[in-house]
Amino acid sequence: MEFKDPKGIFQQIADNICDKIISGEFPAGSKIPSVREQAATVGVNQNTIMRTYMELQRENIISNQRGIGFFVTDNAQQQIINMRKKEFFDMQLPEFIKQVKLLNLTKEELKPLFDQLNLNHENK
Amino acid sequence: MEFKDPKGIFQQIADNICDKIISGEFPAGSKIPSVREQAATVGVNQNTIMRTYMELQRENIISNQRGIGFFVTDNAQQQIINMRKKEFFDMQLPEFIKQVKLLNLTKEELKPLFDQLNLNHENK
DNA sequence: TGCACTGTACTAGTATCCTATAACACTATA
DNA sequence: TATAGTGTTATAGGATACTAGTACAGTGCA
Repeated sequence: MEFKDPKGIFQQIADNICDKIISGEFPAGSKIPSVREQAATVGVNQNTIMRTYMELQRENIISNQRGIGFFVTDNAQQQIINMRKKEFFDMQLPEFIKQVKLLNLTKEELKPLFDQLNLNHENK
Repeated sequence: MEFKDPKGIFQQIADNICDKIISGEFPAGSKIPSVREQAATVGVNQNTIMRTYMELQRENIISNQRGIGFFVTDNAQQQIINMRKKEFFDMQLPEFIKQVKLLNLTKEELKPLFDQLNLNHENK
């Protein structure tokens, strides 16, 4: 049996930052909170934030300038969306469908889902 | 910031067993694999399986008879479905919707989802 | 009774993640 | 130049999950 390696804290923090990049809270080129500041905000050790930032840097989502700070790269948004989409279609969607089938959910129960998916943007 | 506590191996094994109970592979009253057997099958330590079984017992999904084995309880299926539904509507569904919105997915991209949800059972 | 299966319990050890703390190096600015 | 902010690195320690190995106890059956 294969096990999913659980998401560590540093990954959850990375996800949180990526959310803010996608949503526009951290635009391309902007400076994200410093290691110390982020550590204090999140309530976590500096090393943990450092690891988070290193990982995001490895994924070309942020870049750093020593002594200045970390900055959102130009293609960060697209980069994140690509990664997220891959994970969504490879993992989350199949898992979601599996759950719906196993639980034998009715259309009635899934109404909130359909409502949310249809109303919000004008999809082509 | 609050963190999700990651799912340990023993929980993933529990989920796996619950899947088999819901799907009918382990019917009510049937004996599930012994601690040693399951450990060998899954490739994991006996203690880890023991912890899994203890947890499932605590949730009234299996019961044990010392020296004989662990058995699926009569209301195990319903019990699991209730727990899963709660988690689904509280956690998974909101997370799923959040992802779809963040990624700004089109109806086209979500087609496999709708296909899967509509075709399979005659929902009232 | 003896054997083979079962659950149960315990101790030690390992690996990993995260914390606590400190020190050093770089950059901008007054 | 001095200072305050920044990234960077390192060491030691705690907590937890899982492993390895062993031993004991209950049950069913030949």
